[in-house]
Amino acid sequence: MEKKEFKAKVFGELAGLAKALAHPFRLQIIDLLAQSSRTVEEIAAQLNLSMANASQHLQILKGVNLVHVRKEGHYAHYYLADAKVVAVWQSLRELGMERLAEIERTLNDFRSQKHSFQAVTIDELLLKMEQDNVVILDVRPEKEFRAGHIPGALSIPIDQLLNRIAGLPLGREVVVYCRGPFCVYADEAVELLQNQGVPACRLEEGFPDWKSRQLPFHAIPD
Amino acid sequence: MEKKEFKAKVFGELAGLAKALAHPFRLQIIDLLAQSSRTVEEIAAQLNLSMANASQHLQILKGVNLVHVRKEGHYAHYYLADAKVVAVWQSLRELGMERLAEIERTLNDFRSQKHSFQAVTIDELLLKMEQDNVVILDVRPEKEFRAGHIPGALSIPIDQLLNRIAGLPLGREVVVYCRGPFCVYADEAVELLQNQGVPACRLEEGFPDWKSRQLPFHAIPD
DNA sequence: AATCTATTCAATGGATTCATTGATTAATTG
DNA sequence: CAATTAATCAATGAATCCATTGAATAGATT
Repeated sequence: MEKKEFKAKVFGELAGLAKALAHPFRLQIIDLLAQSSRTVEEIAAQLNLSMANASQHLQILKGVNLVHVRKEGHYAHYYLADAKVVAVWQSLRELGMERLAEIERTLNDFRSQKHSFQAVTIDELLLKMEQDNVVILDVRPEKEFRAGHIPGALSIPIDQLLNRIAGLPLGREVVVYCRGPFCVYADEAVELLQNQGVPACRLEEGFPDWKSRQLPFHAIPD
Repeated sequence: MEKKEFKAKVFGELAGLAKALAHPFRLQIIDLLAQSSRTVEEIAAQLNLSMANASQHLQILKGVNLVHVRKEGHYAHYYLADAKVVAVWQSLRELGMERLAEIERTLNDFRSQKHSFQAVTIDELLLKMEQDNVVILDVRPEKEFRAGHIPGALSIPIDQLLNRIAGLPLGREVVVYCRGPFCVYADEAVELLQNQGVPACRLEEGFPDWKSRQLPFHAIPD
């Protein structure tokens, strides 16, 4: 094989991979699948897409082996092919947060509006956990909590939080987490808790970040 | 700001970043700039592009802040904006090598043709270095060696190797490295050395990988 | 068998990306 | 100041990407 042909082939394949990532909806799909598997219908609903459109984007991701399908009944459950997919998504995210001023600005605007500017990092949370003076709150949907969560975390999906706020243990600081830095659940939860007089802050990252750092996690099988 | 608007903005920006990576030439440019800065002309020559085309691709990378320019005389020296750019490129590369069978096949085909199938990883090289029974050979162009290299490595650019082979220290195994897993210099060097009766193998990764693992390195200022 | 439902397929036009070409800019040299 | 050189700009058509639409498939239910 020719040297030139070799390079063209390898870099061409990798560019194809990058192309599969190069669409807002497909990045959102990856962000969702990093939590737990989902049907086409669920994805379409979450992202406000038509089924056909969601299906097409999933085909593209499948075409470069980033996701797999498991067919059950007449549902197609899509899931990420590999933890490395999350790794790429994370490093792209970090690069973006560092290099694109626009992202940081948008993030700050949104957070200040939700009154949850001060976020805690995973490292800071780990310290607090050692001292055992923190309540960890997972506000993602139950299915995602069951698929994996921070050990000891309480599961209260965001849409039940207002009703179940009384059940929270008192006297300890509350740290809320959700899907990741671009997920708004935690921000909404912090806003709600603070309005009710409960001191709270959000975790900067989300569960997939916890998991990919090889920290221990719990999962609840069906 | 609306929740939907927020997501659209953030994921849109990140998709734009991915789009900038989604072209074979632009990935090659990043791979090159990970070694050392370069002028437009040098990049165009390396990749066999017209100046105008090379310039356009660089504009795209500059547009999303992945590269910066330093103008000197009438040369424009382009360089990577940040070590995180290399990190994304590396994780994309790894994902590709794991998920795209086509890449692994191409790699194996090429290497077996060059008789350099057995490659050594950085971890393995570190072990050999501890035991001090290895000659490390950097076959990249001198400028890249000066910009940074593995401590103790010998610099013999690939096009001088045949003439200078006699000057190599005897009795120790030779490990050759170059720009990265998709760079062919090391393969060509191994083929050449083996043909001359010198036992040699290549380092799987390249210098940027060594550097981004926070291992110590030497640089020679101008 | 007929119906229903989740998903995929196929075709369509509008938008974007790409390489090429030739012109233009801006710094350096004669 | 004219000429040279590295780089960028602007315009062009070809190719590709994308969302929408309506039809097709295939598993489950009646």
